[in-house]
Amino acid sequence: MRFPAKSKLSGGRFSTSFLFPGKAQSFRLCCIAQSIDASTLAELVSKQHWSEVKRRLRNPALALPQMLDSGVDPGLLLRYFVWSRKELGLSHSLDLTFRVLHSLICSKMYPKVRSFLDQFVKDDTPHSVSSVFHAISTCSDSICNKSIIADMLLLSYTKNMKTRQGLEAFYRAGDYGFNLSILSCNPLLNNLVKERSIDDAERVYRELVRRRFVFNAITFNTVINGLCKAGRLNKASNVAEEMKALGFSPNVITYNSLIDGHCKAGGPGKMYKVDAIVQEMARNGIPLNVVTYNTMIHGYCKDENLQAALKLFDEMRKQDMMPNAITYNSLIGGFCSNRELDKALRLRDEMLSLGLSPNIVTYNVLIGGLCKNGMLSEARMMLDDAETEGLGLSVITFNTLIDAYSKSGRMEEALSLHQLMHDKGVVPNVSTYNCLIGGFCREGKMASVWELLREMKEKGLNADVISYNTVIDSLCNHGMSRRGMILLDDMLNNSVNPTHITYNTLMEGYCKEGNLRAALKVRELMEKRGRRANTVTYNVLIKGFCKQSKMEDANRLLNEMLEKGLLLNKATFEIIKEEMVEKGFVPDIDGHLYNA
DNA sequence: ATAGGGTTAG
Repeated sequence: MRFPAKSKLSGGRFSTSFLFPGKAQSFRLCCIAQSIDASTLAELVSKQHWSEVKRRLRNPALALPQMLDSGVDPGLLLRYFVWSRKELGLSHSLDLTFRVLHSLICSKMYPKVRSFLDQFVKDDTPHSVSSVFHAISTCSDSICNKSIIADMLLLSYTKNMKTRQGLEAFYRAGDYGFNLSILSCNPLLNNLVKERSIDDAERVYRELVRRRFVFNAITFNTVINGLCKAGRLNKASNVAEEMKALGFSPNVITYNSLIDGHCKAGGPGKMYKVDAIVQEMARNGIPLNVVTYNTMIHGYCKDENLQAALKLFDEMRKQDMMPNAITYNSLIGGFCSNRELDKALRLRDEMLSLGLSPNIVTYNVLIGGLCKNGMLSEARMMLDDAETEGLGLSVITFNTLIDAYSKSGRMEEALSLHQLMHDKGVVPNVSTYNCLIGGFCREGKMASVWELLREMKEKGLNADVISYNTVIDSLCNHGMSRRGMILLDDMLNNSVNPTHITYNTLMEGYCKEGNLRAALKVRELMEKRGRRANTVTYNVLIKGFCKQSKMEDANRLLNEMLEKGLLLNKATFEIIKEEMVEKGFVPDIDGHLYNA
């Protein structure tokens, strides 16, 4: 018996499970047999006689399992799979899909599987990772082949920036006992680090250690670099030690990451730690390279220790190591923050004489330096210079200038730059808007602020925590803390995480309005949401109480912050001096702290 | 497949 094959609907799919539930499969197999056998079908597919295939197929849904069972060439299987999906609108189950992929793996047709999976993860209606792994687990008996598929899938997720799915795939692979390779795990770690999900990167690394994974140096370096970027220097050094224990020698990249971490960590004596690392490199016979020097030079420049930076610069030259544009950009930035613009400009000329081309970053540094030294028109001219040089202006070029104009209250010029960047095809980002919003906030022109926020939304740019903090600060400074609180709710609705700054700003606003109760409520809220009061929180509250001459309360808060081990900062001591001692109240705190 | 430079909030 045969169903008429007039339409897709009548082709067998219609029917059986509802006539004979539970017997659907066998009923189909014996009664709605294909009018065409698997090998003939394969033959037609190989010749790409698609209209013939279409005409002779009685039950398209059955063709694929039939071909799989008859051991048809995997290449033809795939070809039929893709064709039937596109031309017949069939959506094959995950199980069948992965059985096809498995047959390709068995024939070592790896590139085909790779490109298939690449497409597969780009799918608009993605399958859940768990259902995909279930399909992988049943597509074969060979754990080795299943591992290969899982590994390729993970790489596809990662390459397509589906890091969350990649992460889940990593753990599922572990649950099923599949073995992954550094080819997919290193890029996963790299993505996690780039997305600042350092906790996840660390967990993946720990899991790899637990699974006795076959590492290479890159695995360790990626994790160490991520930890350094997150400022977790102790953990980074621990991983470097583990690396040694597992038989790998840290290389120049490992050390450069650690050096950069220490340079950026700040704190007193950080450069001694850097020095210790350099000495360890020397002991291990690892020469410093240009990145090492650049990192250290940049560290000193940020400290405004130009002397030390120039000493290293000199050392480089003595070793015949050629500085590059990055070296110069750091030094130029250093001179700019030292208000030595003449020297900064001279370095740009030196670059040219060495055959190094100043790039857009060089110009951005110089423009920023000119702006910070109040030379806005010179900075504006330098933007034109950069363009004349044929350098592509970056969004940062514009942001730097827009911010400078905004900070000088020259909003018309700021807006005209905003227009100019649009004309030049440079796309504004959240920072661009934040600079403009900051400018209007400082002028109290809230109507323009709302207008900018609306414009952002229109462009699909989401306000970030800086946008919110800026606006909240302005509202608080204009006696509208209550409206600031409404924005706090708005942040949460838009899944923007408030920071200490957000809460502290609101508290300060309420304190200025004399509403201490509301300020304390904000602190409660902040702690309820897992943010502990910090030094600034206490400074704000102590000052608020002092202003209302509630000295005992202020004193109690001061003691509370000491009990919590919070460090008093410059602002704290100023408050103590100006709001307490000068007004005749001597706080009862430890003498040594008071003397500090 | 891993390292270095430029912009925004208290």
